[in-house]
Amino acid sequence: MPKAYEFEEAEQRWYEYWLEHKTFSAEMAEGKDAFSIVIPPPNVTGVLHIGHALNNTLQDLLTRYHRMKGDNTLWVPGTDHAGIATQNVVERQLATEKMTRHDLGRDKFIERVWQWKTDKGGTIINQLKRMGASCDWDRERFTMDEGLSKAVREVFVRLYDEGLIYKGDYIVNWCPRCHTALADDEVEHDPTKGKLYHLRYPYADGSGSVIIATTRPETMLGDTAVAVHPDDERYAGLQEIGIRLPIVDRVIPVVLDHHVQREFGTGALKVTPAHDRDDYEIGLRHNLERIKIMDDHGIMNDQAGKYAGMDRFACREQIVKDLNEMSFLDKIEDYDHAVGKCYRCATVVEPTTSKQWFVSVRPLADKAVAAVREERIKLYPDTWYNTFYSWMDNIRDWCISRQIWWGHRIPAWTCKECGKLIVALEAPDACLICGSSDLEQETDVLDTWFSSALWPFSTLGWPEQTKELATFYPTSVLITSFDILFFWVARMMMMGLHFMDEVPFRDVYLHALVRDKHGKKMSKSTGNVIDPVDTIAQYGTDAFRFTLTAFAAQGREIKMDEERIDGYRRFINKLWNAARFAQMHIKNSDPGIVAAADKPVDLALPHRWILSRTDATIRDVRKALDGYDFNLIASALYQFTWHEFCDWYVEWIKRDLFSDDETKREQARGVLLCVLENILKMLHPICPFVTEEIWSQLPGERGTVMLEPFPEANPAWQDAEAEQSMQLLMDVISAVRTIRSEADVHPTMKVQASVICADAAQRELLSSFSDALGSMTRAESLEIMESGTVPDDAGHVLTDSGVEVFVPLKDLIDVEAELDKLARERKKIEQELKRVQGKLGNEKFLNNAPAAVVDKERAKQEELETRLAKNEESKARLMKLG
RNA sequence: GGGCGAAUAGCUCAGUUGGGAGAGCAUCGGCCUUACAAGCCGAGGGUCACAGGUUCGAGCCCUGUUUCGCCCA
Repeated sequence: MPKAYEFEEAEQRWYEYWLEHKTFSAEMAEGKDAFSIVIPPPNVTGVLHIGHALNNTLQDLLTRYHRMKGDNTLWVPGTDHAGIATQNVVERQLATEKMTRHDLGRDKFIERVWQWKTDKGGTIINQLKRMGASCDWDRERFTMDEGLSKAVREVFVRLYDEGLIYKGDYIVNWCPRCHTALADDEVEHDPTKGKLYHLRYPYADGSGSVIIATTRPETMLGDTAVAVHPDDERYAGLQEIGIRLPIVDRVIPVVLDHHVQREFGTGALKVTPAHDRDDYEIGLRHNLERIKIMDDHGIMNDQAGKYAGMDRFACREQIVKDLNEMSFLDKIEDYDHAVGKCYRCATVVEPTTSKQWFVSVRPLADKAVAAVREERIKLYPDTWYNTFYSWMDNIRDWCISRQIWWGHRIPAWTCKECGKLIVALEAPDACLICGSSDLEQETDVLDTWFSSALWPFSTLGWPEQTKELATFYPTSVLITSFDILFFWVARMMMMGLHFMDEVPFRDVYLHALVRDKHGKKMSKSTGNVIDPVDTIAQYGTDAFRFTLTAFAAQGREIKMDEERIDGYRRFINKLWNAARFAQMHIKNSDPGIVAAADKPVDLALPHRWILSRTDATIRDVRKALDGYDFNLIASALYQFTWHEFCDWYVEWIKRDLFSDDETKREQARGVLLCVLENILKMLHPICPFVTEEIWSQLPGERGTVMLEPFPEANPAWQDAEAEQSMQLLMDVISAVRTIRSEADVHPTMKVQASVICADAAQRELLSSFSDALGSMTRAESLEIMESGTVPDDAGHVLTDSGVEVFVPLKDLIDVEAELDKLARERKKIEQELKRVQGKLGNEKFLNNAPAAVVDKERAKQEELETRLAKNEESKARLMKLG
């Protein structure tokens, strides 16, 4: 094996190996538990960012774990056609040729998008492969595929027939740049420093005026009423008079509406039903006229009179100026408020009325809420339940039509003869009513989320009743980012429950956004973006995946620090070298010695100890995996591999590996290999490449570690006695090392160590391991005493195990420093002792606390008293020296 | 304005029925000791945000306050 792990070559080689051997393919075997995940489909225009990297690492980790557990495992990959985003990309491409999509026409443009998809649409899929994703690539799907498109039409037609889809003239969020309607949750509300304009609206009879505050003064051109609260006495009687709208010079009514907040401004509200969501509702209640004052590009139209042709923001400035000149402007205040912006292009959204298609979500949402309440779907972390319910309770109908070309065109046709609307799976030949063949299809396409809402079953072949659907639906778990809980997760629940009559997934794990190390959102403009592709090139995929896993604690933000990635790269290097060491010693080994680990009672103490620790680690790792505690998986493996296996076990057994005693050699080789194998198997789901590479270098005929069974807890390895015994030995070793280090004894210098130990069994243990203790501490002798006095010039430690260790050091002791240390220690002991004595002197504690706790406190008191006495002894010794 | 969450070592974070405060990194000291200097050994470092309360006992439960983050209006 090379001295260092060269990840670049190995990663490529192993991915090719997996693909070639079809190791990612679901088997569809009978009688096995099914485990399935559908990927949150990235935009086909996407490039891998760190959020994708996290998301897919976690999915791959679970997928590989369940595959190793022997489950019938499927991870379905694919991409999303991303209507607006993709159309934008191709339009930009056209712009470089000085063309617009209108120059091409709809059909040619769509062809062009498909061409783009073929040429460039595979980028993110290839990047997922570099991440090591073990998706079943033969089942890759795209939301615009024929099969998925069929599912979309089927769902649309059925919902329409059930009366759950309707078309209507309603107020929607309109993006004047993307030129399309947006769903409520596609609008982001940014806190923005704006102005609050106080306008003076004169009474129609000239007897007075009312001040009205607004952030969008240009909408006054479309005002068709002023609203006040019915109980607001300030405006009693105004209803009979009416308002004369400035500039427009139109008399508009005053209406009484409970919606009006009396406390805001003057309590009088201008009502623009065609350009404000709340005003729209007021307009409905009072049957008000709706006047649209701008067009689809945000340009003022003929209804705006002399402002026609101006951009809405230019119009705002002009109108404020004009109102001021005409004395209709009372004042302007600075005002911080939330402005709705398009989540794709950040253009300020204009609420406006237009003919759109909607889904009545209430009945669907109720099913989703019930499924979550009944725990047929569980959310991790559980802090999301409240947010989920409150959003679902306030959910509004979902606007699903988009005025763009790229997407699933709405399967509805209008008869130009008789006006009949026909919704059908396929284009009808003739009108069902009048028989005319002059039919025109809707030009709108569906919201991209409409098709992705079907993803868990459409990717498995629905509406056909496929074997895949029967085997893998409902899927086991959905792993996604919390910010699309409502965009996507909730809608999958609705559609899955409605059309499959079954939840789309049993668990939902919502992970955090990855931020920079200071907790800021990564963005290109801030320049704090970590590019996964660069990261992989620099540190290797495994180190990157391990870092992401270690950071994925439930309910925590992820603050990514590049230094951590480097730290885990070192961890992988450490594992590599441990494996290299093992391989040097066991390449010629008899496979039979591996079986030694099956009969741990016959093994020497360090072997029994490491097997017991291995068993504990297996249990910890499995528990963490099953509970989605990803960070705990990583830390358990890190801690065990480095600090128990490498630091203690491997160091300890070196002497056995070099020993003349064949039994010792074989035990050491066998257990070393056995534990290393377990580490590799447990680590494989996080670090697939390096574990394969090492696995293939180990002795014996080896296939791929990814298809090895995942380690299972082994009660025969549990050995509390061995753990306790090893703890004593390790304590003594650490004590001697501490003494040496504090006295600056050069590592090559031999010392004489002594242990004072009252317990006979412990003394026996220590003496039987005196050789090992000597070599681990570089002590040329180890004296074990039942009792004794510590010499004045000795470095001294009282271990946690209760035994005393000392090393005579002549003039090497730094008296001052040691006294300092003793004083600090004494302070701590006294504090703790005071607390314990307080407890034990409290009758209520003695009466109420469990006996075990009381005993524990008593033992603690005894121990602390001993420590205090030893501390004083040490001090007295040092004083003599000083 | 409403809701949710966070506050623990210099930094990033664990701490899962309330019972002796932990890890990684960073810092300091010493080492090329036959896998690894990408390493080894050792050490220092905490008023668990603040103030109350419940309890024999609170980092953990309750109330309030402060600061920060997110979502919604």
